[in-house]
Amino acid sequence: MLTIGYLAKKTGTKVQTIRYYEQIGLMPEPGRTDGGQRRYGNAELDRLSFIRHARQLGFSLDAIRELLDLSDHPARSCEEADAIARRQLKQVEQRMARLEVLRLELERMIEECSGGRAADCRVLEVLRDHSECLTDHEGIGT
Amino acid sequence: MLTIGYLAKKTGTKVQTIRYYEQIGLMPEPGRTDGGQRRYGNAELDRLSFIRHARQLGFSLDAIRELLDLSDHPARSCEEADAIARRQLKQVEQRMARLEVLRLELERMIEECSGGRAADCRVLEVLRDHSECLTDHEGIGT
DNA sequence: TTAGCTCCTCTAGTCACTGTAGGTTCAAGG
DNA sequence: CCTTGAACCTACAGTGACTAGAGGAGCTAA
Repeated sequence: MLTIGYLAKKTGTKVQTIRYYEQIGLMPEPGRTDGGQRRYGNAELDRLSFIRHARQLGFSLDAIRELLDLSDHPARSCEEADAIARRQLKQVEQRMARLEVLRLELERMIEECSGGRAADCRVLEVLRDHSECLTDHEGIGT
Repeated sequence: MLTIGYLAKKTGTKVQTIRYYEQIGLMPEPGRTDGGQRRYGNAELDRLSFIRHARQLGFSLDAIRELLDLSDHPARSCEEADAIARRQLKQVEQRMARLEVLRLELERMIEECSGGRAADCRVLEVLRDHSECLTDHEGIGT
């Protein structure tokens, strides 16, 4: 019989977060001691590991709910899980591409910083100057 | 005299978001028409562009507050702005490194998906199997 | 004048937690 | 058996950065 604190330590989760997962129905309501403290089994530890691992991979709690549902009904097709993972991969790639643009612009900003007064600071200038902006909102909604 | 909707369109911001920025003191309280509608000048448009650009670069509203403060007092050193930008760059690089790890794992998951029943699905298996987990919580807190 | 678009305030909701207050239970040592 | 103190409990509020909706008022052009 495992305590909530043990699960927390094993999975790198905060105790409150586990209770939160229970509250939103992602974790089952566990058994309790006479005093009312939660006691878990290994199945719950595995489930929490699954959730945390998926969270680290950037899956939303909703996506995780889907995945857990799939793994609770193993007769269903793998395609759904695959589709969820592919969606996730796409999102990760988009985020990375976006971050790369940001990284380059930040590097440029820092490189050009003259070290003088804020009035001449390239960092502020770049942020102020709309013409150097990578995105263009002029055409939106027209 | 510019309406809030015009600012919104020009900067790719939602109208509510501009009012939110005003509420938290990031945008100034603008003048109003007799009927109580907000009317802005070009200075406010510039300020909002600055905010949005910085947001796109991943700066937090707090960091932007600092940057705006710097640019409002141009006699102060550029070093502070530089430091903020450097902090930001570091964070972006960390996020990218993390995403790269996730991307590889997601690719592996998808590649190994057999297309069969969920019971045999590698996607679910990888998420379930703690031994393949990249992070290790065993040693935490000991 | 009237249509209809934009604007107003206020409140509540989103996501995924995190923190705090104030109290209770449990396990180990004496 | 008693005490200590860590770990547990509930309940609620707060975070960041918006976003959505209700219900109404203002503005502009035909």
